[in-house]
Amino acid sequence: MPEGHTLHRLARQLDERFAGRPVAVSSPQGRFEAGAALVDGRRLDEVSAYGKHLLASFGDYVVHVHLGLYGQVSEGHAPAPAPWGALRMRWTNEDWWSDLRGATACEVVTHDEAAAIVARLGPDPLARRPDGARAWRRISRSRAPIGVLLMDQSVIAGVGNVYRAEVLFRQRRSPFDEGRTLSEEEWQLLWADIVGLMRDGVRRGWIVTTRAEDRRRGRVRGEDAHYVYRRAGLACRICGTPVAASVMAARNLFWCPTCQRP
DNA sequence: GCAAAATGTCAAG
DNA sequence: TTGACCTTTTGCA
Repeated sequence: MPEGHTLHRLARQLDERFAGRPVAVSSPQGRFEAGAALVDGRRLDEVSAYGKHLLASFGDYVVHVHLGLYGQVSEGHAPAPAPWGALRMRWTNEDWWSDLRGATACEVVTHDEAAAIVARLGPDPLARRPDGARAWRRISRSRAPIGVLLMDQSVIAGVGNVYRAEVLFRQRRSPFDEGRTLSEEEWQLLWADIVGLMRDGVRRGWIVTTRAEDRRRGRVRGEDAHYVYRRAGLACRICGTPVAASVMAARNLFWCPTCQRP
């Protein structure tokens, strides 16, 4: 499900399967009918991801997709199954099919508009050469809580609610600490952890944030993927304190009040 | 059978 | 800060 790792993985897969030849594009649900007609049958140049945005270029047109909270892609070998549910966009070629549902954004834009979307975003931890220094310039000057800054896509592009909660726990950092209270060294550790976790997320296709070391010590079981995310009221895996929850930046926030003291 | 929740964002007030 | 929106899945009757 959709944080930055999902989009990068998806972009890579769509690019491998569809780029370089014509794609049949349709919108069985009808909501993307006009857009689909613009690109249907055109050759797909490439698919790329920036933060949580997906951009697929068909000549002068770019299909821009943002999965939002519930957007989902299903895919497989041709032939495509009969459409079901609210199928916003379907791609097919001789070998593959790919279905998009529930996206917040699925639209045809120009290359200029696509560039403007990317320009609004902060550095992407999943970029080939991640630019943590650019995010640091914002964070080191900000009085906003680090739990808010991590979710701000103009500060860092691609981090979502799971990575926010988990990376702050891993760094023993309170979500309520102001950005400017972090030292540069603490920031570098935090950023490196984000980059590492998200790359791992792309590889696996899902988010695992628990450390191998904690597995060995029996603090987490093999299948436990998270330290605090969605564990409100349960014992912290490290210290046993009940995991706290509240809302920050309009999303549920989870943290351990003992391990992550302000 | 229906309500609630879900890894997100934007606009209105 | 709140509500609206997109859709599917899960949990409780």
